Amino acid sequence: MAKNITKKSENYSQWYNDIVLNADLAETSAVRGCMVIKPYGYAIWERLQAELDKMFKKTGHMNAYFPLFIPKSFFSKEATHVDGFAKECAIVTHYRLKNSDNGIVVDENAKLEEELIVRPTSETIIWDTYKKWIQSYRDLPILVNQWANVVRWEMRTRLFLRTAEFLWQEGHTAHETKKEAINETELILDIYADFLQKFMAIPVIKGRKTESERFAGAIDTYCVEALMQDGKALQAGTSHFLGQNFSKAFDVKFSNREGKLEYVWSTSWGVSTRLMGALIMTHSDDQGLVLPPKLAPYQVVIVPIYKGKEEFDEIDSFCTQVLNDLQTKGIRVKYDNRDSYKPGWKFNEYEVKGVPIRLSIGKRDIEKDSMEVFRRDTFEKKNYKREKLIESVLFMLEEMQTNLFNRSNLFLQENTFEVNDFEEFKNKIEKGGFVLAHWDGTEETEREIKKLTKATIRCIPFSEEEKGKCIISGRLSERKVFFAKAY
RNA sequence: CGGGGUGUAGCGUAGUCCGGUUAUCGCGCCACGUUUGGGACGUGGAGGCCGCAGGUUCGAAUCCUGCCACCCCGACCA
Repeated sequence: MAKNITKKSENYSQWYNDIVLNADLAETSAVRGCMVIKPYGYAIWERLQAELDKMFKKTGHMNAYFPLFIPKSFFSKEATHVDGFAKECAIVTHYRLKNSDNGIVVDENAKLEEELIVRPTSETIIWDTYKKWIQSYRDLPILVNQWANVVRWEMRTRLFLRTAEFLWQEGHTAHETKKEAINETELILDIYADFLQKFMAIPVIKGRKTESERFAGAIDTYCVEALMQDGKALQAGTSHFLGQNFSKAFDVKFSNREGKLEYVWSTSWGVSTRLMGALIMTHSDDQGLVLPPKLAPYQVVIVPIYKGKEEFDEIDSFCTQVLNDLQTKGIRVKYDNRDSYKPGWKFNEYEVKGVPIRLSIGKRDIEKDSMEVFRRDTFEKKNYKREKLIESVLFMLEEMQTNLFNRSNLFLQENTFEVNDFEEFKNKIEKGGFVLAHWDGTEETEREIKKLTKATIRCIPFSEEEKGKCIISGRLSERKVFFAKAY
């Protein structure tokens, strides 16, 4: 079984690549650092998208679309923001090609007067636009999200986890007051945490980023962090309180209720195709991908087992009825009636692709009016009577969703450690997982710890203050923070 | 962007040091037949600018130079 997948214990990153390729999620493309997301992988992304989109809309957000290109001058208006992204921008300088003796070349006569930056994120173009939309407090809040692609010219890429081009959603909101903007930042963080836990079955820790890990241009960055099976942390989503940084940079003022001009308060927030990486590395095993039922493009696959055409016809009509019954209940089902592959081959195929439940139906089953039900997360096989099927499948899907969350939550708990001295800290970090420890709040200490252990501060939890001594400097610390080696 | 490694059919590879018939093998693919309850078997067949561009040589997958891509390890990042 799973003959093309490297064992997780042998080589974790090879295992990850093998899953992505064998489950048919994505592949590398002819363009350096960019991936092709294949139909099955994209179907999972669409599930993610659909659920998140619902959650955004339920909280009053609407989708819009802003341009891919950003004039270079816009980009340089917010100083910290430029610094953060300058090193990884793709730049459009010309708009025409021509034929020459060396084949097709850039037409030097078609140089753009102002270069265009391929968006690494859209704050600048959006704030330039919001300037036109906002005059009064009556125009606020603006609660906009966009689903888009962005480009960050990464040197070292990995499918889904870090690619030069990636898909994401970016929310950009404008508010009357600081309080309201902070509330929005928190609301979104809660949505992200909820989504990850309830739909993706990925437990997360919530917190604030330190200054050095903060988004370029933000006052405060909140994040949800997840723990992968190799003990490394992965930032799964971020929500930024931008204060008045962008409204000042783009001169976006509004008349407040007292008739005075004031700069707008804002937020931005996003999750990306990186979530696909989180999904894979949280649940999958040596047999392949494991999908939580709520995100599986197919929750159930039906595999017919037969000898010869006659037997097939009989089984086919039984399977089709089962298919219809399940679909009527809103279950996503695939009936694989291809004759070109044998049942064993199909079993393997759907295990690698992480389909939660497999039904196999043959002559024996029809005679007993039952079928074999296989569960991907536990590898359990059971026989169910047909009249019990729908009920059982619905129950099993629920149970799997819960089981996957509980399993990864247990892993998170078992790999989160509290330590009080640096020796123990090094020890735990070396083994992987989150380590809660006192930190004096300075950037020097943070850098020092990173240099010595490769661990970074993943987040400062929202917990109550609990004074103590920094594990490395011995200076006063207000609370323990989460450290980990990270993706 | 630094250090290391690898590019041979769709995929995985032998051959490369030490140049010399028609480039090896497995999987996959196509046709036909037998099969079908955990990755079927037989017979026949198709498929290669040996990563790309130059060079050395009577002769290059093999030697030299440059470039490109991918993988691993660092710095940077969602």
